[in-house]
Formats: sequence, C-alpha cells, structure tokens
Amino acid sequence: MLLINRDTDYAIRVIVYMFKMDEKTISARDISDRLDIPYPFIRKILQTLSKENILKTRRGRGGGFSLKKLPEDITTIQLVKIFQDDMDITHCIFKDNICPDIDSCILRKEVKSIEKFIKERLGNLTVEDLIRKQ
Amino acid sequence: MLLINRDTDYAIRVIVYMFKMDEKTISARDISDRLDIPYPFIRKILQTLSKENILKTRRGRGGGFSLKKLPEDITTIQLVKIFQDDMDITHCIFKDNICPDIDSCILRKEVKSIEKFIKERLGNLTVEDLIRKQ
DNA sequence: TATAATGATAGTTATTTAATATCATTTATC
DNA sequence: GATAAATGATATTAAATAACTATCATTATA
Repeated sequence: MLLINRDTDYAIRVIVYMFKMDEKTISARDISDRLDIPYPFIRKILQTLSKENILKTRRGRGGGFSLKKLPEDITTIQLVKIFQDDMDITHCIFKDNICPDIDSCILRKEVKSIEKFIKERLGNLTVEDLIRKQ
Repeated sequence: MLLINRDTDYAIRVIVYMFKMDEKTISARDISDRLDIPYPFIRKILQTLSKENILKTRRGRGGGFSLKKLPEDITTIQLVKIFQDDMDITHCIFKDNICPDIDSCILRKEVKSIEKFIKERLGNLTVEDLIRKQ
C-alpha cells in the first residue's frame, strides 16, 4: 500500500518540473522525453490536470501545457484526491455484511481520524514547499 | 487505497470473535460457517496467525485454534504489519530513476512522518479496546 | 482404522493498475 | 490551402496484485 500512487507522483513531478523550467508551454512529448515517462501515460495525466484547472493547454502545432495556478496554490492533497479516488482509506468492506453496526465500529472511527490527519498534513504541503525546501 | 485490507480485517474479526465466544478451541470450519468467511480463505489467515504466535493450534480430530495472547497484548498495528507487508506506505517508485536524491525529497519526508503517526496510533489500539469500547 | 482437524503449498480467478493505441479536432507554418 | 504537430476523447491491451480455491500430507482422537 502506497500513500502516494504512481499517477499522483508523476503529476507532482511534472508540475515541479514545469515551474523549474519556466517555459511558457511545454508539450507532452517533451515532458515524456525529458522525465522519461511513457508518452501515452503522461498525456492522460496532463489531460486530467488540465480538466482540473491546474494546467492550461494550447492545442495545435507549437501547443502544449502551461501552469494555470501558482505553486503556493497547489496542495499535495488536491493532487492526491484527483488521482486517488478522493483518498477514502476508511471504506469498509463489510458494510451490509458481518459488521453489526457501522457507527459503533471503533476501528472505523480510528481509521477515519487517521484519514483526517493525513488530509490536513497533505493539505498544508504545497508544491511551492516541495520546490523551495529542496 | 484502504488502510486496513481484507486479510487484516478478517483477522481482527476472528480474534474478537474468539474472545467473545470464550470457547477453548474452535475449528476453521466453524469460524467459516459462523462468520460467513470462505473456508480456504480463513484457513490461510488462521495459519498465519498461528505462525505469528497469536493463536495456538491443536491438530487432529476435535482440534482447532485458540488464543495464545491476551486481548490487551495484541495491537492493531501488529496485525496490519503481518498481513500488509509491514505497511511501508512510503516506498518510492522512482528510486534509482528520476529522483535526484532520495534524502532531500520533501514529499518522502512528509509521507514518512505520516507513516510514523499511523503506526503509533494503531500501535496504541489493542484488540481489547476494540472489544471493550464497543 | 476411520474421521476430522491443521500444515504446507500450489493453482485459479477476478480486480485493479499500468500502459498503449486510435482517431478526431485544433492551430501554426510553409 | 496543405501539412505537420499538437491536444481531446476514448477504447483497448497487458501486467500486477488481490481474492479465492484446491490438494495432499500429517496429526490426533474416538
């Protein structure tokens, strides 16, 4: 089990890279070549980030992707939620089944509270932090 | 992503059940029937728990499993570690690859710290807590 | 000796994740 | 206007993991 999955990790790397490069726009092909990420894979991630309003796109020849938000306005939890199904680590596999009462489940309460903690921590970690502190 | 996977969840339920029943030994077949868990599946879990010294076994006719530890001596994190590959949620998929220096990775540091928090929390949650507080 | 249990381990199926492929649309340049 | 180079949308395949099943040997009781 990983807290940050591959998609999220790639997304973070791409965004950090784009900030560092400081180019107006950069194509999926270039990112794929420079960061050594499979082309169709990074395309899907870039498309998602653009749908989520984190990237701008310019179509057609010479087009590509550029950042729409400032690094201090992108948090890690935002990206995790986009690529990891809202990060619902509490989801009970036994609901409607063995478990007598979901509301009285101590384990569930504990996990829920841990989830809250994680979301707060990653909510305070921006892309700027990742760039600046390194 | 789930914090507690199916194996761990079953293991917890079985142990709680065994404490509540207060029978000397109980067979895998009985547990399977009473908790509605697939027989070969629960067998594997029981075998693992017995290898890990959480259960005692008696082989042969009339045999089965019984608890070896007290509920206050079994923590949730123990069970998670047994069934979930030590719960290494930090594991970096990019080592030896893109990442320039694993030691300077801010994201990694953050995730590692979250992992530590989770392990402490689940380390303080015993099976007795799960029974008593319910 | 037959039966009912676990020990050990192999094998299968289902689900999820990772990666690839295709074609339409857009836009810059020649 | 034609061509090339880009993204948009979406379908498909492949690999990995998780879930589940099966088999046979060994043990112990009646």
